Amino acid sequence: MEAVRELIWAGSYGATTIDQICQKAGVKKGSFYYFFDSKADLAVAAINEDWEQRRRPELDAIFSPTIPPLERLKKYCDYGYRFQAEIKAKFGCVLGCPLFTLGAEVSTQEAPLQKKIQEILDQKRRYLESTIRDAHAAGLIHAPDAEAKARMLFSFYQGLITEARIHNSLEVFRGAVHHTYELLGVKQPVPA
Amino acid sequence: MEAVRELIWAGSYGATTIDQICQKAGVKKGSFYYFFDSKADLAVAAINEDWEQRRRPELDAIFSPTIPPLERLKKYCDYGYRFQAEIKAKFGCVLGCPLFTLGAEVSTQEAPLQKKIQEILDQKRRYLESTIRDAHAAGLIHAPDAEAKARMLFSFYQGLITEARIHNSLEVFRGAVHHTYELLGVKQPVPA
DNA sequence: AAAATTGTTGACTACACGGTCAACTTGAGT
DNA sequence: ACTCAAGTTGACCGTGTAGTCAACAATTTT
Repeated sequence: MEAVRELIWAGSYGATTIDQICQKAGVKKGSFYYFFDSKADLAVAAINEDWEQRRRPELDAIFSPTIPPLERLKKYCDYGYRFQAEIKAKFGCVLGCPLFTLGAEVSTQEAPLQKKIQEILDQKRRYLESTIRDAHAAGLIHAPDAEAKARMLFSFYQGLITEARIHNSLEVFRGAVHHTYELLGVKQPVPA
Repeated sequence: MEAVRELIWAGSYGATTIDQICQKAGVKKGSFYYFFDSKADLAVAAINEDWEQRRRPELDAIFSPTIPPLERLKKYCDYGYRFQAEIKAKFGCVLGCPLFTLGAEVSTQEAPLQKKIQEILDQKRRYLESTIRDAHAAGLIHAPDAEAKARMLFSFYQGLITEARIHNSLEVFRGAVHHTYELLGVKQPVPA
């Protein structure tokens, strides 16, 4: 699963072959087919595992309701930058959001995989939504429609991070926090 | 070229084979290799042709300096929606921005193709940049740093349109204009 | 310790893919 | 009518890929 994640992420879904996956995982193809029906089947399992066991706990910590809303967003931006910087150090390339890139690639194929991706992306968006709702309640921003604002911010983030991948550059993260506050119309100049 | 564009767009770059391209184009493989060295070579030529002969003239018209800045953005949003709606009618799927999706997929491979994509995307961003500059000059918005604002808006658009592809839905375009004005902090309620 | 379950393997098939090439066709210039 | 360049073609090759399977090994159950 680690193998397939890295291969798909560093390259692409379509360009990743089962032979490559097996070689990287140090496993023979027979074993592969003992556990999975297809590449798509494995991909679903792999992204699900990564989400449940790694990303979700991390995001739960970042978006803890015990933290002031605007600070959550700052932490999230920092996390995003750190994450991509680590990847760049490891792979030599900025790889962006695995789910988003993969989702865009397979949107017209592999329906079950696509559905899983949509599910997880929807969950990620909910972190933003409740943060915005809290910020609105606290009078930090004016956002009566938290869902719409969250969709807006989420689209912006995904666009931003995908551009980081396309341009292989971490530069775009500069000012992410600032742009977030600008997009949300934060009333006070800047907190933390 | 038409064939390769549709295949890559409707599916993905990696999943598109030279055999498929030839079959769709009604041409034998020998002929393909007479004109192009590889799939990447053809892809570069195809997206370049599409840009120069179709998209650029369209965008030049939409972003004509003779049109008031905020109206340009509205026209652009309308154009984007119409474009995607036509595609959905034709292919049954929302396919998003070909360049952005493709750029994200091949970012770690096919350097020449990647470079061409970056080039065209940069040019597209410039339409927004000069529009924002004009809007600022006209006192319609406050945007002393037009380039940064343009990057922000561009990321938002690309994220939005890619989500349309991932969710196979035109819904996300609802309120695109409104969100654009919101993001830019348009002073007047709404013009045209 | 025997049996049953779970997992692993290498060898195999069938086929699709990228890529090549010599022979052939077309069309424009003379 | 002839020439020559531009373009087309089907047949072909080697390789990589998805997928299968019977035999073997490891682990757990009884």
